[in-house]
Amino acid sequence: MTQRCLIVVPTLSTKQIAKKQVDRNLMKFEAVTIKDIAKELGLSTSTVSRALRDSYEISAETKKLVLECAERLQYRPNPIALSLKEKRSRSIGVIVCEIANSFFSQAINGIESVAYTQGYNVIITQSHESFDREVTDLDFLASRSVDGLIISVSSETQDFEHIKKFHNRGLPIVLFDRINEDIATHKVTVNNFKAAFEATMHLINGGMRRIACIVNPSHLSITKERIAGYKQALADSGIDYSDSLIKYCTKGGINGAEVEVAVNELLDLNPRPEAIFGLSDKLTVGAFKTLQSRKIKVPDEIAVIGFSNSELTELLSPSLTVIRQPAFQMGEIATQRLISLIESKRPSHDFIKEVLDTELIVRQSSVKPLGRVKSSGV
Amino acid sequence: MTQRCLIVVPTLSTKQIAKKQVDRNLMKFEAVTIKDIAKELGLSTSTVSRALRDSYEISAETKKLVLECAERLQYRPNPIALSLKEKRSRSIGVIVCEIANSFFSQAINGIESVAYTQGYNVIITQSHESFDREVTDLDFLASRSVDGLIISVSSETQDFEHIKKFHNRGLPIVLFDRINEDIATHKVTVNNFKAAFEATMHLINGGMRRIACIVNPSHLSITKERIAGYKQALADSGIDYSDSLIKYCTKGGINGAEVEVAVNELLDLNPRPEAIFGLSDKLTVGAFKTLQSRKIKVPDEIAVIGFSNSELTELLSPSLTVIRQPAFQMGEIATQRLISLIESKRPSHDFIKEVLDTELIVRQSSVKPLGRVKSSGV
DNA sequence: TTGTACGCGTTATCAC
DNA sequence: GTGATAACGCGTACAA
Repeated sequence: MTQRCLIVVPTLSTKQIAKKQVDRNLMKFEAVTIKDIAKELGLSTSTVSRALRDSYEISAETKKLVLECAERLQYRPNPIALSLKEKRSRSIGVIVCEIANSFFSQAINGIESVAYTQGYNVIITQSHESFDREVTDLDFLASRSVDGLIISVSSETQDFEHIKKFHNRGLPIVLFDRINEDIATHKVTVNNFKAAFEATMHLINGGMRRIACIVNPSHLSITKERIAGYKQALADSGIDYSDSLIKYCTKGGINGAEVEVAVNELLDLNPRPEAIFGLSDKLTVGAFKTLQSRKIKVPDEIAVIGFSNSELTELLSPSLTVIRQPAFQMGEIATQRLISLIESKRPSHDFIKEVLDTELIVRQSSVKPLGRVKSSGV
Repeated sequence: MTQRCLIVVPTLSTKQIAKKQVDRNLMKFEAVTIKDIAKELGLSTSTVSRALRDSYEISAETKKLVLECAERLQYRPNPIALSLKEKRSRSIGVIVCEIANSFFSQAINGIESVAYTQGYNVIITQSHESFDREVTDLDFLASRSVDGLIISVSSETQDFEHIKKFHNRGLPIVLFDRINEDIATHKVTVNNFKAAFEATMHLINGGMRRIACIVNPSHLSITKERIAGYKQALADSGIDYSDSLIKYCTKGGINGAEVEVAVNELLDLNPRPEAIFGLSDKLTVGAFKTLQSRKIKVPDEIAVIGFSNSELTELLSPSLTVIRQPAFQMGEIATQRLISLIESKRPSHDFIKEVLDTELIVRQSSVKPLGRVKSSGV
């Protein structure tokens, strides 16, 4: 009986192989499995598996045979099967508003570089500044069994319950850039207060007092911190704060129209502001673009300063004064923290909020021809 | 005996639940499975499975019970298990050289928009213009059971065997931008010949004759086609072609240094070229950057034209004349083709090479102050 | 109408 | 030193 079975096996094997052949003709990609090797060599799958993992209990001879065969058949372990078994996918999910944004594409490069060296796969999704899309992305990534998540929320996100939900269930999450204090986890951000304070002081030192801001929605952490820095600089300089100088962009300037409206409203003010401060990459560039198209002279008629990580700002005319964030490094740190979270055996309870410094790069756009110029820091 | 077993089951169940509790405390993310629902309700997993899929054979009552329980327990199907079973992951892999490049980030947006609406996940990898990295990425994505691949090869890629290997094994692949004629599959590209021809003609019509090119390695499809267009324009205008005016950048200008060297070599030529034509996004911007830092007046001393999809080129000083590619649309088309390939029951044998038109946007950088200006089509 | 058994690819455990 | 078996989560053919 046992012998008969041994005869039956090759028959099945042939069938199997025939099936794969047909599938190949049907253009279906079928990977070589450990089973194929086992059949080819007349071994059991467990032996093959152990040989491949270089287990001590397998004879050198068998190992050699298996390895040779695996090489010949181009065997690649199926990570899907491994994920199912090990309950981990060695992949991390990323949610950002938009990758076509210098800050985020640089951050993703940082994320990827660390993930890559640690053997993790990166799955990137974009919220396009939509809360609903962010929720979908999150559900999608979590259900796809990513081992952890790196998130910078959308401009619409006020409520963090969707993130808390997964975090509470034990999914490792690191927040960066646009963060939330209520979620007990690692966070990576920059000193937004200081960055905005310095930028505003730079303008004030240049003789400007009516400084307008184009900003993201007020509920975002970065908006709050940056506005606070701006206000502090005004207060320290004895300048009254005015709500009318703050223009909010619901969608974070993801479509230029919103920024254009904001800039136009600012230009219609009487008296006009002497400077525009863009509180994020898209907003800065969008504001500059609008001014150029309206042929407003920068910095003569109105100065421009703002957050931006674009490589091209120094080549603009006038060259743009920017606050540059260490985006790549932020991505690196966030990923290191996330992986340590993923790989730690026990739940961690002390979380680090990493606050990095920004760099104020003073160029032409923020310096009035006749104004006193005095660089503040950096 | 059977009865005893029935008693044993709840015991195991309790154990199971206890285990999950512990795991949760250990911060390990454990998803709710169909099994949990089955246990909770005293049903079999298959009944639950069928109820969830709204099978006709399940009573309305049971369905309601199951659905309610699934909702309460926050059940989400495990796509890893599904992938293993269905041998498809509903995800597509993308390989590009760099996402922090306007052309590619726009293309990825196009890819993502189509994939998203069709229920596909997008996994993005970057080759960083390295052939080895591209091979690793490819292996990685293929082994991770992506259902298909969208690829623009690295600047180092001369040999396409690594791609052919998977393609021959039946993995659906669509090539875009930097393509290869030897692989029988769908391709999406632009009319590079025409684009380069028009750009060169534009310069020639502006009175320039010594037109230098900064280009990617000569083995890339886009390089060949663009150089051919350039040469044709020269030939049509009775201008001799000279090798000395063509500067190759092995790494596609991914690091600025390479482009800087190339530009400096061109500037050292005697006589100097009257114009520089950047044959890809990074090269164009890199060349412009180098000229600015060397304080060479553009276009007076040397004109600049080139491929670029950056949003900021119109704001540069001088504003940059560019050839703009329909990147988003290219991504969309590539993805549609790929998904149709993935979902077609039978192997397709007629492949489409989609060739889209580019747009020449004439701005200041390519127009000599005293030159005759004549726009050559859009 | 519901339950049982199997298979997807892999590895750990136990048996020989 | 090697093989058989169970398990991961799910869907489904088959059995009841």
